[in-house]
Amino acid sequence: MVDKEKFKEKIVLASSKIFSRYGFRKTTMEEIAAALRKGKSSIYYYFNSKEEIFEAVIDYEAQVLKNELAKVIKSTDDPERILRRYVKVRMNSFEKLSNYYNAIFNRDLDHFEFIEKQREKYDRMEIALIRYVLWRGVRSGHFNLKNTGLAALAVQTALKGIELPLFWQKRSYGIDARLDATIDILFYGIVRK
Amino acid sequence: MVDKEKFKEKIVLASSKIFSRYGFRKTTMEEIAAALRKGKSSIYYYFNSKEEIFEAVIDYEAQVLKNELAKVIKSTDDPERILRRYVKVRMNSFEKLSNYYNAIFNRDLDHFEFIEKQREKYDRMEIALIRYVLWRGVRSGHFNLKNTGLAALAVQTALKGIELPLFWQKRSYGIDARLDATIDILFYGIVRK
DNA sequence: GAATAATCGACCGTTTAGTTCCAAATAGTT
DNA sequence: AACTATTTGGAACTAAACGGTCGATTATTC
Repeated sequence: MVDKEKFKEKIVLASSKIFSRYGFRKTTMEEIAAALRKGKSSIYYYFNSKEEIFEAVIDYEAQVLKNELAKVIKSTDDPERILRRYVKVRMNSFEKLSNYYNAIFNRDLDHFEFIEKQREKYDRMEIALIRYVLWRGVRSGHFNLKNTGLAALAVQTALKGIELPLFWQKRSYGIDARLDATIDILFYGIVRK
Repeated sequence: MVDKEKFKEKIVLASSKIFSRYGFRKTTMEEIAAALRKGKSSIYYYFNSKEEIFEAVIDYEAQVLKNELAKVIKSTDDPERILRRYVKVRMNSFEKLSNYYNAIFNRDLDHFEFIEKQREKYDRMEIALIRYVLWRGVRSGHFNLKNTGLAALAVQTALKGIELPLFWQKRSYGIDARLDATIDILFYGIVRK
C-alpha cells in the first residue's frame, strides 16, 4: 500500500511524457502500460481510467509549476527583476509541463470538468502571486499602483496575451529577447519614474 | 491535370510534417485533410490510400537527402574533409527528414514492402557515394585502400553503427564534438600516415 | 498455506479512422 | 446557356483500435 502510491507516481511520470508528446487523445493505455513494462489491465489496478491518469498528470505538473514560481517569488531581489524572472520561469516551465499548458489553453479538452477547475485554480494562484510581488514593489517604492488586486489582474491578462502568440510560432532563438521587450512594454506603465 | 500534380506535392509537404510529428500510425487522414483545408474524402482524389501518401513522403524525403549528400560530394575540398562533412550532413538531414529516417531504421514499419525497397535503394546509393569519395581520396593520395568497393561497404557499416546509439539518446549539445571524435576513430585506420 | 496484493490475457461494446460512393459544386469548353 | 470534365465533401460502410471489465493466475506477506 506504500508501494502502491509509489507506483502511481511512476505511472504519472511516464504518462506525463507520453501525453506531452502525443496529447491526450493519441495516447493509448497500451502505450502507458508498455512504458512501465506492465500489461494494460494492470494499470487499472492503480487508476480507474485514462482520464484519471491525465488528471493526476495535470495535478503533478501544476505542483511543479507552482513550486518553481514560488521559488522565484521568495527571492530578495528587487521587485522589477523578480517580476521579470517570474515571467520567464512561467514561460519556460510551460514548455516543459506541456500537459498542464495544454489543459489550460487548449480548447480540445474543454469537455473535462476538472480542466475548468484547474484553470480557475491556476488563475487564482497566479493572481495571488503577482499581487504579492506588486505589493512588495509598491511598499519598496519601485511600483506605482493604487489597487494591487486590480493591477495583478491586469498584469495577468497582459501575460496571457503575450503568451499565446509566443507559443503558436516556432520556439526559436531570440525568444528571451522578445520576452524582455514585451515585459518592458508592460513595465514602463508600472515602474515609478 | 497540371494542377493535380501540384496539389499532390502540397499533400506530400503537409503530410511530411504531420507524419514526422506523430508517426504513420497516429496520423489520420482527417488531420492531413484538415491541414490542407479539404474534406477527408477529397484527398482520395489525389492518392489512393494513406500508405500511398506515406510512400510519396518517403520518396520525397529520400530525394532531398540525396541532393544534400550529392552537393557535399561535388565539393573540391580534400577527401578527408568531404567525408567528414558527408557524415554530418547525413546525420542532420536525418533529423529533419524523420519519416525517411524512421522508414529506414524503425522496425514498426517492417510490414510495408516499399520500405524494404527503400532501404536497399538507400544503401546502394550511399555505398556508391562513399565509394566515389574514397576513390578520389585514393587517387589523390589521401587514403590508403586496396579495394574501394569493399572499403565503402565497411565505412557504411561503421556509420550505421555510430548512428543508432547517437539517435537513441538525447540530441543534446556536444553532438558535433562526439561525431567528430567518432569519425576520427574511423579515419585513423584509413588516412595515410 | 491461507490471505492478500498485483499482474495479465481474453473479451466486450463503442468509437475511430481508412476507404468508398455519390451527389453536388465548380471550372472549362463550345 | 448548355454540356462536360474536374474537384469536392457529406454520408455510409467496415475493420481495427481502444478504453475498460473480469476472472483466473501468479507473487508476496504473515
